[in-house]
Amino acid sequence: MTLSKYTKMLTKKSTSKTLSENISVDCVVFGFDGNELHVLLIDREDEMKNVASAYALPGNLIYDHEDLNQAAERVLNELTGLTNIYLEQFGAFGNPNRIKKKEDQPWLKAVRTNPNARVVTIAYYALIRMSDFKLNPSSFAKEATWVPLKDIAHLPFDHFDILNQSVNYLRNNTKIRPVGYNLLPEKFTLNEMQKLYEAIFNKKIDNRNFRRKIINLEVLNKLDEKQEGVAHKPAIYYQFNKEKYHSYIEKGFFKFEF
Amino acid sequence: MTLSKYTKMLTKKSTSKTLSENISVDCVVFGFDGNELHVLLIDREDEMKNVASAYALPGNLIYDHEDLNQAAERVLNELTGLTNIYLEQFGAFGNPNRIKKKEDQPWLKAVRTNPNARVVTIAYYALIRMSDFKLNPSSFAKEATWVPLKDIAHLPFDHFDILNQSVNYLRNNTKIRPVGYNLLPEKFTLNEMQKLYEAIFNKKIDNRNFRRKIINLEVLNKLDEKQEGVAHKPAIYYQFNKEKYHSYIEKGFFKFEF
DNA sequence: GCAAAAGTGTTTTGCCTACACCCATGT
DNA sequence: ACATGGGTGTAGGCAAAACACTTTTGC
Repeated sequence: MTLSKYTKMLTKKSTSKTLSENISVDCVVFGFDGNELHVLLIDREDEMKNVASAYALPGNLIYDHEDLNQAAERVLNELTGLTNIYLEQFGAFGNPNRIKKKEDQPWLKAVRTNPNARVVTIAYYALIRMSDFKLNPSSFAKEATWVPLKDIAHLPFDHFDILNQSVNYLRNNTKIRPVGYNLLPEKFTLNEMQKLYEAIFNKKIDNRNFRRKIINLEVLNKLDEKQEGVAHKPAIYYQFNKEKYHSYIEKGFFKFEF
Repeated sequence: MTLSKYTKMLTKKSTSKTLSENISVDCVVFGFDGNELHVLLIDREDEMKNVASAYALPGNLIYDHEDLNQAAERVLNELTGLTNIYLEQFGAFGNPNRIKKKEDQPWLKAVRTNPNARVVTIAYYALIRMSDFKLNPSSFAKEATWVPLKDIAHLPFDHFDILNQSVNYLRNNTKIRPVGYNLLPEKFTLNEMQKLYEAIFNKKIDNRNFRRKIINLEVLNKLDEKQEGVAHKPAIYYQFNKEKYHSYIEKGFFKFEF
């Protein structure tokens, strides 16, 4: 895809509306493959030969009329084809030099009508099932790709900062709220859930303690269904109890109360 | 103070620099008087007769060149005279209708060169000693006033939302990090600290348990100093242990770990 | 029957909670 | 000596952490 096609794509949906020059959204989309956290990045290799940070977080300017959350959803959709993603805002990044690095200029000049404008970006993160993205390989599939979190060492602009803060945010969030509703399949085993937690914290967890802890939260419903066709004792499937899940999402399950 | 004076005040420090049309900062400044949380609000009564929400959070547009944190500090300083305040970002508010309410238009028209521009605001909060503000009654003292948190029922724009989210944020933050470094005097008694926590959570706390808990965190240094001239057993003064305090600020003291 | 992953229980330790009285000072 | 707020200890329950073996299935 050429740059002009890219630019056109970004504006196609709302030709009558004007882009804000100064406000963008960036999305950190985490996926889980059963083993490892991945992040959905835009692949700009065609245009950015020999640049360490050819991959970038999906993000772009918002429209003047649109809500930030909507903008994040729209931009993510336009760049990756994803729809109906629950995005959560975790910060605003506004260093006046955040898009002034020399190496980032060619891209900006190609993509922005005013490449020198100062842009504050509102950062969002989402957790999705990687399969949701893989199973819908659109024309975007060439542009957006999953990259294992641990393999990401450079990103353009301040995207590496944003990524690191998102990981931090995700970890802190996971300590006080259940996680996985958007990341695990609808039915999943406790061990799959444990692997997710191990991936988020990058750390082995004792399976007896993990199970007890999760079960005691009463946030899962045990199903009458087992794995089939596995060459070992089949695991029982669970799913989230929506009410409990949402009440924990709101209130958290802090222990340090007074 | 007239509106034009107000407008001038807001721009006096950087006449050569241009205001962003679309990005503002708003600050929720909490103060503690030993009993109750207060919030520092701008008093617009002179200009806003008969309007329920004459008081507003201190906030304004940022300059194109300036960092968000700097902008928050500057705006707060210009509107209240406060300096050297530690501000923490807690969210961005970008509903496209957030400043479209009819009752808010007169003020916007008076204060903004482009009152119809869409503005996303980055919200900050700070905790300060109320005495720091009281003891420096500048010309601002008439404009900015402390209002007890519980007495605030309406605010213009989306400021009431912002305020509520800041309270939420403050409470959640207090559960996982020490609070008070910027809110309590340098030396303080455990009971003063307890009253602060009671104010934040709006709830009585058992003093034996509170003391044990705080002491066990090892975030305080006991001083060799007592209250003097009080008609009861003098309390021992404590101060924050900076290293421990900052390490907790970074890491938090979660109990729900794996 | 064996490989592979699922699932289960106990003990120890520390923290949270609830609760009531004595202490040091000024007047 | 009394009023005022400061300061302390203990017992019971619950959750966290550490730790190893048995179960069920496919092949």
